[in-house]
Amino acid sequence: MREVTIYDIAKEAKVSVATVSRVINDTAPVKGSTRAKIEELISKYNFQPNAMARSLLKKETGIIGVIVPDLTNPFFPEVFAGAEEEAQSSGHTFLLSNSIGDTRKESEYLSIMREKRVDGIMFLGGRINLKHCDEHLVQELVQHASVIPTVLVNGELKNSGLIRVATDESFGTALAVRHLAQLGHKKIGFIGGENHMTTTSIKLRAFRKTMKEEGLEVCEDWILPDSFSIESGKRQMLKLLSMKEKPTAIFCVNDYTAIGAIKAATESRLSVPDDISIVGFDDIPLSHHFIPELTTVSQKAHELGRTAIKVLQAMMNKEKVKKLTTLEPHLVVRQSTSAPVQP
Amino acid sequence: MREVTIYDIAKEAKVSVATVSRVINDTAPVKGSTRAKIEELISKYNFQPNAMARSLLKKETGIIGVIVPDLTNPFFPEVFAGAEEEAQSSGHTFLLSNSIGDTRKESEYLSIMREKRVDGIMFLGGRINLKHCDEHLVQELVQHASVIPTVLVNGELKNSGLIRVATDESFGTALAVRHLAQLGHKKIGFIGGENHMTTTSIKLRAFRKTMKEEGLEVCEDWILPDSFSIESGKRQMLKLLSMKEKPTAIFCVNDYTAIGAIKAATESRLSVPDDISIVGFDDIPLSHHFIPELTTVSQKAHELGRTAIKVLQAMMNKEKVKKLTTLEPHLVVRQSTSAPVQP
DNA sequence: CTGAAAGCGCTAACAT
DNA sequence: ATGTTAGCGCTTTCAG
Repeated sequence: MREVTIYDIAKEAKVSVATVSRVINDTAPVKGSTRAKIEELISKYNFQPNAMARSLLKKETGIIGVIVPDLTNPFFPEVFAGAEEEAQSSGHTFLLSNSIGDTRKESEYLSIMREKRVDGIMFLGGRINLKHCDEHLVQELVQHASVIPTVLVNGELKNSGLIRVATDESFGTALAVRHLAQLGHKKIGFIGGENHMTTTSIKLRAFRKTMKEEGLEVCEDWILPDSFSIESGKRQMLKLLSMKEKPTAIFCVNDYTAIGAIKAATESRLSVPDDISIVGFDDIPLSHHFIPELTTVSQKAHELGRTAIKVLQAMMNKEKVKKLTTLEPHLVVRQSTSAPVQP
Repeated sequence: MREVTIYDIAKEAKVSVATVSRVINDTAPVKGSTRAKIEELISKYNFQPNAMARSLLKKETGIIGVIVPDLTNPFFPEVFAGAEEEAQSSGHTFLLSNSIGDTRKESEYLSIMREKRVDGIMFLGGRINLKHCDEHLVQELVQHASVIPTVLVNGELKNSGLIRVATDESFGTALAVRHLAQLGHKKIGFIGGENHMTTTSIKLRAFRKTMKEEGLEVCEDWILPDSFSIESGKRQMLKLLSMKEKPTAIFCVNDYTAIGAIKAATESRLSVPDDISIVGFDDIPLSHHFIPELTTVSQKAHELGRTAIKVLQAMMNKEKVKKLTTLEPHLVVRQSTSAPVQP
């Protein structure tokens, strides 16, 4: 059956649609008695104004589009939750899509969001984490962003001028490596991360830099990028353990690879941290429930989400915003790191 | 700047808007040359038709509303991913909201989705898991569902007649308990779950029933509901371990409580499964990465999501669907269960 | 094959 | 305080 419209209720209340609109939006004074009658009818028919019609006119949908690479990675739901919390203030709701890091899907979702006239876009993962991003992918996003306020979270599009909110990953990496060095570790490895992604290169660069600052030598055999999964952490740790000269501590690009590394070590009858120290990155909820609890760099995912939405709200209000808002991560020391056995 | 409309491009192409509409939707033959010109203009201006305007007319938005209690619980992203996969076939996108199990938020989101005229609603958690759900909450959902195709996932609204898709939790529980019994366990405990939720009572009932079938006695002291968090699993396990008579195996209502229980046991210097066997429920991705890997009942979250959307699509096409579609879980035996030490 | 015109449901001047 | 009316951007008869 047809949904009831503002006309239906105007007719039954014997007033014009304008009056009904007025009581719905409380946009002008209406006589008590008419207002009462209208309100009664509204609840009688359970009338809900059609947001499409309204949006068509107002050019606002109350929807923010979110593109994430993989909601199954606990970091993203956390960011999303933060975003949702912050968006309450402006009454925005979310159109969410998993891109699985596939740039074609990203393009598709971008296009859908554009058609649906979302008020803003929060973009995570995929092309904005690529070390070498195809020019037309950059242009596509720039083009959309010129029409729809867009914020990039934890990523970048080389000289695109797009607004970003990001964790300072260099700083976080330095924190972790310094922690290991201060515990007395001299032989430190690096596990995980795909080579063509910026997160990996940023962390690797910071790793080398901090090692140098701490007066430590980097052993190239122990630099083992792969991917971001638990499996890859496991795989690389196994490789490391099969070498004759092994590190006493390992920096992993994220908590998943760290957990994989711990699994591999444990299954090889080594104890973490007694035999080898491991530090992760992200601080996903699980990291402090794992056995042993993971020492890691907290990304403040929740705050990242909140901040991104704050920036987006400012943009939607046409306020001026900084090109880059940085969030400083901090180190969370738990059980997976300790001083090395042999000095 | 104003978005370009179908009028703009009609004007420049020197044709009517109708013709432009025709080439966009390929809804009637258009002469090759005019079509070419129009298409050129479309890409020149990067024109994207306004979905609002279109929806207003077609009474379809291409959006499915999803209400989940907590995306931070890895079970839900998995369901969502399945849903997303299935929705590709019908080209639907998702408006997603976390209700945090708060019925007021649910109502709010329901209302927003109704205003936005989503094509369908997938509802998880919250009120549909309550043992005693307030009548007006039931009515509210029934009311919405009478206008918008709605499917309840893993929940129920007592004699509301609403369409549901659900895991057979009784069956799953039986699977787990039987597994424990077959390993030789006679003293089995039950941890987790909030008392006022149906998941808990369904599982508890199945637990008792299966115990009886296996000829085992239920010790009431070992029935320890609480909540669904890792913390609560830990808490109840600690309580259990402080008793003078302890069970040799434990059924946990979900993987999180199982992980909490393992943590508590491990920290109390007990070994899982050597000293105590633990079985979970859900099979979240993490359960097979935990140490020890968790024996659990797989909910097939991904398939649950896919199935729910399939059902929803059928409803949106006004096909007849079954009131209840059941998914059979299966047992995944991993490392956290083994035969008890003392016979 | 193409154009004119009537809405879809609502808001916002502009009148009264 | 309330009614009239002109759109918002698009699709879809109905006529050519």
